[in-house]
Amino acid sequence: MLSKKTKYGLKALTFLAKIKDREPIQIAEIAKHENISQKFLESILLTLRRNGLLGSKKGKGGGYYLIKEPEDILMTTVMRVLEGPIAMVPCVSLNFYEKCDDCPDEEACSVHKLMLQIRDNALDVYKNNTLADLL
Amino acid sequence: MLSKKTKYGLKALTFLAKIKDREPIQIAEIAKHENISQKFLESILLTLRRNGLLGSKKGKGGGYYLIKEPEDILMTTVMRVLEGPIAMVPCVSLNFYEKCDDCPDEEACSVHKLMLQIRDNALDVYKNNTLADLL
DNA sequence: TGAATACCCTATTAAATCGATGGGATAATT
DNA sequence: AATTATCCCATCGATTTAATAGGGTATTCA
Repeated sequence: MLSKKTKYGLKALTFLAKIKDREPIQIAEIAKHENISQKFLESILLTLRRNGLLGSKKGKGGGYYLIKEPEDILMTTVMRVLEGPIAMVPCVSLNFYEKCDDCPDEEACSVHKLMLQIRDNALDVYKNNTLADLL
Repeated sequence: MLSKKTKYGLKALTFLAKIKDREPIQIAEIAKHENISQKFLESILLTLRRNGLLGSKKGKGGGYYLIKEPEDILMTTVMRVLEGPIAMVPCVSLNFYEKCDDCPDEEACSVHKLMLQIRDNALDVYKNNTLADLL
């Protein structure tokens, strides 16, 4: 299942992508427009900013804004930041690889074989979609 | 993330697929060979049996065995039985469809658009793999 | 026929994760 | 200085997951 964190994060990003001149938008406005708990959205936007996807401005007239053009924001990046590993099993993960402690031979493992294909296909989709493609 | 239930279930199925003459294999033997908690595996094999993927025989010399040929067991079936919906969001699920209560327009939703592609690609993989392909 | 074997079922638990919330500190405008 | 809005910490309830325990029931074989 896709977490609400990722879902909300994607919605917020697409909302911000539609704003002209990259004018800062307040959390409250995004939350209201997308039906998201404001406090929860707050923490999501924060992690997006910490990972270089958003910029922020404090004080009056402040808010969040896109830091890059939607065409330059890959879904692989967004998904890894919000949802974590793209692979369903650590032993087929490119960025978060981890060996299974119960599995003696990775090459012979049927789960490994299947999940490798799933990862490759998911990766293809995320690589071929930028934020601009979702508008 | 792939649940251990699914992971163990897949391993058990591939183990049973290698048994000649579909001779019944005891839970304890599968658990030991695949490093799985026996009691946990017990419940997994039970659901596989209830969903027509395995047969069982009680009493001495009993155990579990494949009920169909590995070539005839699609991964779509296995995944739906063990892991549940293939889609990451209910609003793009074929077998478990559900409307998002926070999303006014499904067609305009960016999450929907992206997750639809992910589902299609995953489905393609699962459709093109039988249990025999994992051996 | 009876005892051993092995499936079948329910309930419980510990740990982890998720979604959400509250309170207050910090920074930037006016 | 006062207002405004981001920033950050800490917690909380609900749910799910993985595993365990214990006993019931059906089947087989001697």
